[in-house]
Amino acid sequence: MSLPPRWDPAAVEGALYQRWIDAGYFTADANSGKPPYCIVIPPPNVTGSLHIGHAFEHTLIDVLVRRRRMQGYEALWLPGMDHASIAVQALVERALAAEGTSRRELGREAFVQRTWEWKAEHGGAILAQMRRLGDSVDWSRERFTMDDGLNRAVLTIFKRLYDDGLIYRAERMVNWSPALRSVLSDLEVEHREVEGELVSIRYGDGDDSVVVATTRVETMLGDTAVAVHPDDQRYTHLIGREIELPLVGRMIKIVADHHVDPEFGTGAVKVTPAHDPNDFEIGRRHGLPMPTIMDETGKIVGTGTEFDGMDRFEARAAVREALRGQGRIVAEKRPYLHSVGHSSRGDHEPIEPRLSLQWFVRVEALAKAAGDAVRDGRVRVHPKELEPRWFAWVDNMHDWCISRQLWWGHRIPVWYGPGGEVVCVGPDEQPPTGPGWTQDEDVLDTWFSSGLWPFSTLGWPEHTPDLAAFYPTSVLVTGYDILFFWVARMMMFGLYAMRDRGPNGAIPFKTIVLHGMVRDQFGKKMSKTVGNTVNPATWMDSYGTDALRFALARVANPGTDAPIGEDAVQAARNFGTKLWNAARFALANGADPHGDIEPTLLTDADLWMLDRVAEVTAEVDALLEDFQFAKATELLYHFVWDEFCDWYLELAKVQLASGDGPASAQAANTQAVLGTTLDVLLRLLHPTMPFITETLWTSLTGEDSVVIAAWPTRTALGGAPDAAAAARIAAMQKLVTEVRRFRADQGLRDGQWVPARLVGLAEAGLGAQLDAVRALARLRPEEDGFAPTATVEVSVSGAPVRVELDTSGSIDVAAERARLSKDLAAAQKELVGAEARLANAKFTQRAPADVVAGIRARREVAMADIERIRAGLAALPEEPSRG
RNA sequence: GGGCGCGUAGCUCAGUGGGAGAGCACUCGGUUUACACCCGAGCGGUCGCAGGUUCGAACCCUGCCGCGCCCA
Repeated sequence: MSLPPRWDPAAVEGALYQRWIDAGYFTADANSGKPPYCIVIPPPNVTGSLHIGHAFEHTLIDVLVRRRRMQGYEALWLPGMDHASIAVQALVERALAAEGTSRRELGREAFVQRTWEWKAEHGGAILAQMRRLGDSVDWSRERFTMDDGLNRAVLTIFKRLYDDGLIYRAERMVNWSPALRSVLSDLEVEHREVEGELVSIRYGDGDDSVVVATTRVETMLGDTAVAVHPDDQRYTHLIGREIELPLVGRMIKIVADHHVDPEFGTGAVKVTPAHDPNDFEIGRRHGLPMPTIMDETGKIVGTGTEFDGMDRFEARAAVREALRGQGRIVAEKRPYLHSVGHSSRGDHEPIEPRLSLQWFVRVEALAKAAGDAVRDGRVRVHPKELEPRWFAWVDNMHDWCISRQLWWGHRIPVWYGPGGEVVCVGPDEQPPTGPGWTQDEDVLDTWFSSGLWPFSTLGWPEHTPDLAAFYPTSVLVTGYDILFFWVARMMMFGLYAMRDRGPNGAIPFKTIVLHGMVRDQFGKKMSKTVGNTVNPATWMDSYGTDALRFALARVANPGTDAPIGEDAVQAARNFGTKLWNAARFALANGADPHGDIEPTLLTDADLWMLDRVAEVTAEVDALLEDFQFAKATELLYHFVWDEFCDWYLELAKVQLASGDGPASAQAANTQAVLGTTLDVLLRLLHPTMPFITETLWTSLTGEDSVVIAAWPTRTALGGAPDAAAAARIAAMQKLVTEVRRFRADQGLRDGQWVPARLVGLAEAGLGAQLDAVRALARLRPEEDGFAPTATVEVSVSGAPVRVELDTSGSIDVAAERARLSKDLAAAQKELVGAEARLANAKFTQRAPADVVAGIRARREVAMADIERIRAGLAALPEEPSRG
């Protein structure tokens, strides 16, 4: 079978993927009886298109899944998307605004309808890109967080949690986005240092006055107390008294609270319980009133002052100037650097902490269970170093705000009656009807539905065969940045919803594999504002999908960020080309993976290669088992290139040409070794580079697909390695390399075959390597009139081997002297180091015997080298005689 | 402010107690019938700084300097 001279990914990838789909390789069978292996996709956002982070994560998942499939597992990678409440709603609202209308004008029902239409038309671009990436997902099981089944799962769990008292409605401090007019999750708030102002204000007068400082002056309109530390001598006399709040005229209490830091500022803080999380806690402890002074759009409201109706930032300046007018500004620091929460959505406006009536999940027990599952080893976190982060979070988790003031999403299944009744309606129940009954207006946080993902996608709450076969799922691969949010939610819900399966059956996944963020080639975070983002599709266009995947896998060290640039993808493409050409050569020379290997005809090179490939198989297998993608990929890269291509293929050329030509028994054996080795390598590489390996492997073996080929194992590859053969190959490599160095230093052309005599080869046990050394070092047998002009001496396996070369009378003595001098210096340095250590009695007494013996051996080698090199230098002609 | 982590070749990173490594970049040479997306040979490092432990430290401990992330 012949291959085209070049690998052209664009021309074949699409067809190969379609062939895999048509063959049903990715479709899992819940009843197969094979051991199950299941990964649910971290659902990409329905608005999204493939970015480099997806490509990274999908590559890692696909490597895991494809390997397990080859290992004979019933492998299921379940795809799907989440509905992304905020992002989608913002998108559709923007479109409506462009049409001169709005969601409120449209009405809820029409808006939701319109959004479904948007999804049908524009949603899910990423799904096509997943095909392009080669994701071996089971498309027959694709899910969406708002499809009927998942909707039912959401209603079911909401009802159960509600009935168990784990969901409640309360006024709490939340992250409020005035632009969206909705609460945001902590995940959607990013804290940034900003230059603001710190204004110190005097409250009260005379002896009863206190100075407080704030960066949000306008919040003073909502102050209901001033707090000081109970042990702070400066304020003891004021505790319990009241002072007048400027501008408003209300009397507010001075309270003592341990939360106050006496070292900070004046040691007295203003307390705005409805607009600051810390103040809210103080307010609760002291039973303070909590007036809300800001409406949902960020305007001051209900203070009875002239500031009502002003935007928060407008009010900030106006209040400050009014206070100044009263002479109450004691100090101003401007600019004052402090951290402010900003929306990560839309226009990145500052978030307002705001007291608001919302739905919450009571997480204490759920979070404890999530922590325990990792603590007692039922769920493993990889890499383990990230476990403390997990515990730090789940052990200190706040109740989870799940309501959003949006329309796109799962509407909260709670109805309010005319008499103040509150009814939570389950999936099979009819909501109450009649005058005065209304459903809660809010929808649930998107994470609420994606938290159910590991079991809702398998059919829960129904008892489906999929759920029985594939839950708990095997591995969850996701970024460490959403460990707390998404992963914690899945753990809590899984352990809760599946608890009837017992402690080991309830967990949503057995292992959490955390990867880092993809960064640019300089290790900088990718961001649209910096302009260093990359589009993976562009790289796939230029270099092929396999190159992108290989490059990404190669930087995937556990839990750490992955810097990648175009040059890395290019290098991966080059590797693919190398593999392609090596396979092409092997096939053109009759490589046969089915050929019988005659053990008695195996050369040192054959034995070495077969041993090495078995060893590499074992290492790659162990590394992938431990999620060490980068190391496994790197190992294969170097083995294929530096050992298989650079050495074995060159040696194979010699063997193929030996004996009676290609038909000889020796050649046939070489073809079998070549075929076997390549077969194993292609299978090992397949999970990372599915397309090129499929093309090469089917050509090599004539079989249907490497997708369903058996994953190689060391045991399948035979017995104990032949150390002696490996040592002879290493010696041969050293000899060849030394000759090549000599040739390079002497400026001998690579194509120039130099007559040479090899002395001592047989004595060093390398008699069988003669042809190999000649071919790889470009040496031809000495002929009539052979007159050696230079000698390369190498000590291999303790015996000196001498290569005498006839360079036709010309020798660059200066270059030769430089080369030998360099070698001499290195050997002398080695000797000095070894002797210094051996002269240390403590070293020889206390260090392990094998270490001491190793140093002794190094000393011997160094001494022999020095002697040999000195002799070589002495034998050089006095005058340079380059001619 | 609290916590976690990182400083190794020009760049990006492996290496976790016993001979300093890789990719890319760079230099020199090359029309070797698999491959110029290649081949061969090289250059390049007080392993952040200072102490300590040890026969021995890039690796373990302490402090300092610089950087990053998470939380508040």
